[in-house]
Amino acid sequence: MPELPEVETIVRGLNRSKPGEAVSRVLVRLGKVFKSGGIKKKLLKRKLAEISRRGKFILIRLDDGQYLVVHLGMTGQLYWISKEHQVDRHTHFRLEFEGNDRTLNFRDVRKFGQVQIYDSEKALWSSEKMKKLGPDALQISRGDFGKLLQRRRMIKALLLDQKAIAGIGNIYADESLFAAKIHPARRANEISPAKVKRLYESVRRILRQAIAAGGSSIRDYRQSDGREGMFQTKHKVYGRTALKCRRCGAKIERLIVAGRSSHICPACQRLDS
DNA sequence: GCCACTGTTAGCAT
DNA sequence: CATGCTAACAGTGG
Repeated sequence: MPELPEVETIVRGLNRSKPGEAVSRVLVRLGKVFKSGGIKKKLLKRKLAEISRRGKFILIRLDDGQYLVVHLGMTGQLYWISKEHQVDRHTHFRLEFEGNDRTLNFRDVRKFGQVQIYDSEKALWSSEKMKKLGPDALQISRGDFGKLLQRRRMIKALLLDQKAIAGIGNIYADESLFAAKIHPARRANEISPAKVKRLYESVRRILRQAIAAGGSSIRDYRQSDGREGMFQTKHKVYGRTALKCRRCGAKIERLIVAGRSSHICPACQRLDS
């Protein structure tokens, strides 16, 4: 499940091996992933410029100022592969480049991903999608994070809300809450200032460590060069149901919070502390 | 073969 | 408005 660290890893990988040539061919196998029309014509003859990220959105700037925006959904993958490799039934989109063997592929088994194109940087930032998106989890200041936590929602729901703070998904919400010893169902406004500080630092530390490890490969996620990420081996609670807490030895439990499966150590993360 | 599960978002209820 | 819950999406895997 690509969250901020996985998306950041992909962006770095894509930038590292970007072809300098112009797009020579656009293969679209599944039109529904495209939220905007006329994509083929807009991409043809363009070169890829800087690739960046905001929350879980991948922003690919083209040499004429357009932006190709990709959201990977749950199972989306974006990677380079040789032309020799046939597209399989889950590959929805492929870009070929002039006289270059490598192609940029968008593959998405579950088809929840989205691809959109904007005519300019201005069009991108004034789009509904970007306007709705909260501050990036690695950019938000301590002060703004504290303000966010004055709301009375359950802390996990808040961390997962991309309008509130962008980039955190189920894995990193659970790992951050464990690190800060906070129960996911705890009301945000009832968390002590000391723990708010601890949570802010935990979110940043864990996202950074996960990026350094190339992300977490649970099922579909791969880096843009096809390798698995390694952060899943460092998880303290996510996917460790019934195993022993690495901090205190208690049994990790799985419960539903904010409609999502959540993993906690019942001893380290008490609802009333 | 049925159902749980996954992330996100929209829509509805409170 | 704020918040929470559910459905829907599509496919995999138990």
